[in-house]
Amino acid sequence: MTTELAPESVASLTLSTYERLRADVLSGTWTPGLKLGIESLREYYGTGATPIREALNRLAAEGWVQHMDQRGFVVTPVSEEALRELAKTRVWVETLALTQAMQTSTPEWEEKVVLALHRLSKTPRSLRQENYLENPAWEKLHREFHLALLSNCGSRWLLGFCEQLYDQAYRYRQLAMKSAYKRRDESDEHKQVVDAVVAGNVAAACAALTHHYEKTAQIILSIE
Amino acid sequence: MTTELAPESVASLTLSTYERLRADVLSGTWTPGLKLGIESLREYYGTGATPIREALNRLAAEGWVQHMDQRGFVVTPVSEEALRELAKTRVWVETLALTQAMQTSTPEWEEKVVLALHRLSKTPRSLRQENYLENPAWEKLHREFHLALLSNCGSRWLLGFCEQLYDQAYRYRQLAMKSAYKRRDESDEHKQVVDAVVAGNVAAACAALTHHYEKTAQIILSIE
DNA sequence: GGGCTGAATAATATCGATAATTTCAGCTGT
DNA sequence: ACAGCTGAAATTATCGATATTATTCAGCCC
Repeated sequence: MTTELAPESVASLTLSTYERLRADVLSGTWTPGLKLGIESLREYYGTGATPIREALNRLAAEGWVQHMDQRGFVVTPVSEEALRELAKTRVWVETLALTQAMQTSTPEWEEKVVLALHRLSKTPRSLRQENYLENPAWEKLHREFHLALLSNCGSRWLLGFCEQLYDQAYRYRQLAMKSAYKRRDESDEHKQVVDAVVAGNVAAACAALTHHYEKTAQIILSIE
Repeated sequence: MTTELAPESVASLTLSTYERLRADVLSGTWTPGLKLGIESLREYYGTGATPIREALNRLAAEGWVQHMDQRGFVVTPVSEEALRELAKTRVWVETLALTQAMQTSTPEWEEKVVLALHRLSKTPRSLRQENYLENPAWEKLHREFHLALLSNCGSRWLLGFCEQLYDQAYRYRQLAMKSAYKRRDESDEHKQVVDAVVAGNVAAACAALTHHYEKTAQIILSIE
């Protein structure tokens, strides 16, 4: 009998390499525009070239890195312009998803959302009081809250798009955090969305969500 | 001096394999649910395992195939349920894109759309009169028409989503064509969209587009 | 006879090495 | 001095072979 290990350990190297590489791009460890040479990555992650290449190909399809044919991979660059476009798209697409979710609202979904907000509000944003130190638990719950809000939209495609956009925006947030941490109370903004959802007021819910995203983008833009 | 070949020939094997594999999934050559064994693909496309694996990883990220960890790849299955969800999502997302495109309408864009429709209407749907035989030129122009319509939406993300959805829907169309070809006059539906666009009537344009997609889905569903 | 065990088998996943391509520094001729 | 050429050096793309992991199936036990 072989010892049963955690799922991560038994997963293929390609998968775990993909996950690590993705996390490193999202967190800003690999800075935008950086050339990702196969050889250096191979050494850094301690694998052969195959898992690295496969991971890079998946990440390229998802937009995290760019593949210059015959010329290797680079981390997708960021720009003010790109952030503005991203924020705008998020408002459009997530507003759409939220509207649909509310139109087919169920008690189960409403409870799920309220619960997700509750859990989020019980968790500190930063691990430190003085300076900002990312709290992985908060990040996880924050992502879950936003996706729970849209989970009832009735389309896996649409939900997938929202997920992509969320993660892209997360990268911008991370990059911004590296230069400055602005104290901000997001909990109130989250609450306003949920209140509108519970009240069944679609317009108010969308407006609150829009406000939330536009403020986020505005803060990030103000740093640079 | 080495002979200069066409761009396709100089592209990396990974890229050309990706393109061929993708085309074969879209066209239904590889039927939904089919197990894509590395060894057989390697033989079929005449390459090593690396290009095949990299192509499959990209296709997996785009949703064309599914990757069962340690258990290979299969062509993403289709279902009535999935088609309904796809059609619904298309209506939502493309309606959104069209609305945005019309709100920032420019003469250049309008001309582009009119031109795309004109070219499409000059091209026969089928290469044969008696029975249906796909006309690649029509398919190309049809795709270009639909994307031209949305190209002015102001978000590369949103446009990319529409592209994904279009191609997914194309696969369903192809699969349906394999069993039956229903004669249909789409040109009138296309014209109605463009007329509304030119008139600046957002609601009418969205309604016409919605009708176009719903009819398509309905026809495909009626075949199965 | 049904269900389990555990080799044999068949895949997949991964590696190390090779082939092909790009890059870049140094040279050459004007 | 400088554009263009040339040939190493570095890097990417690809292959063939090996290690790992699932799957199958015959033989065994209850």
